[in-house]
Amino acid sequence: MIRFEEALDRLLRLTVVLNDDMTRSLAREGLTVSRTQLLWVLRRHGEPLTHRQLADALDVTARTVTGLVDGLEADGFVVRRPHPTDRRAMLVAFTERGADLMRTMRAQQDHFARLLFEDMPADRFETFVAAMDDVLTRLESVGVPEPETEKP
Amino acid sequence: MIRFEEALDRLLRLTVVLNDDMTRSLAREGLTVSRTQLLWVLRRHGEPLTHRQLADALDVTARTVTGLVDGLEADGFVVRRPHPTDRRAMLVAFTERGADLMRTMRAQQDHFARLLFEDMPADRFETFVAAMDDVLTRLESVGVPEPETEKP
DNA sequence: TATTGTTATACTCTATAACTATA
DNA sequence: TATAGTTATAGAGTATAACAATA
Repeated sequence: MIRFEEALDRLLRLTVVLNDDMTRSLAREGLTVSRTQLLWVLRRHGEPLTHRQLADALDVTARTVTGLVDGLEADGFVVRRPHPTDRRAMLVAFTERGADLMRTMRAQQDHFARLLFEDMPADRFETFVAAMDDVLTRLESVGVPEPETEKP
Repeated sequence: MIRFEEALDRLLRLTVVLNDDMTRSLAREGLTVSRTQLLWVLRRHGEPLTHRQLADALDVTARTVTGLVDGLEADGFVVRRPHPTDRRAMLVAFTERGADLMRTMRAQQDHFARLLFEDMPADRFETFVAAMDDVLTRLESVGVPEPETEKP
């Protein structure tokens, strides 16, 4: 009988490995995790978005969004433009390069997912996914808040 | 049939949720994730350790270790003392408070693990753990380096 | 000459607070 | 008065590089 602490240990180890790998992969494209999360929000919610909408979706302050957009704009992934009706607000949208990057990342993620799971027996795979859902549900019911799903 | 990308999505979501929760929990004790990882290394490898050993285990530079130990020492979790034979080196060891913290954290983790898994059917739990091992193995065989297991 | 740890410097991410422009 | 976004400031974590002391 495998004990619960060992399962948690594996889960945390998986967390660390995946996070480190993501950080390294993104660094090769000149990106950070935080900046990439902003790009994902932009894709998920549909562009353009204001700084305020980005700050709410990312659960960070307006100041942080300013910094992230500064970096992404300097690297040519997004552009700022004035809001057509609210002259206080800024809209953020993809550049061509940013849109290309999103397509590339999507393809890479699909490839990575196949790499991880395609050799797993089908019944094990199904149970694994169901168990992850169990854990996510359990976490929520225990009061661990789930973020707004700003993932690939 | 659940598709691979959805499985990866769940895995990454789990990663984010667990990481955010850990960050919040540690913040309540006045700790950060990085400083806590140093404490885990100290427990795992056995104290005392030199800065160099800590840097290698954490895969960060010596400069970073200096900063982390500065913070942990200021908060009273560890102490620095001279190496008995190598007068260039510093040894880092737990204080009483640091050792207490480690014991408390271990208990909290056991409790958290039970909370997550104790209601899961036994066969699903076993399959889940086996599948995580599969994924970890797969990651390694694909060239994603696993860190030195500096986990709780 | 090589290693240990520090100081110096810089960049990213994050926060709070003060401020400007606009609603 | 309230909101959107900026600047100012600060702290954590990270890196590289220069340096001192010691091996």
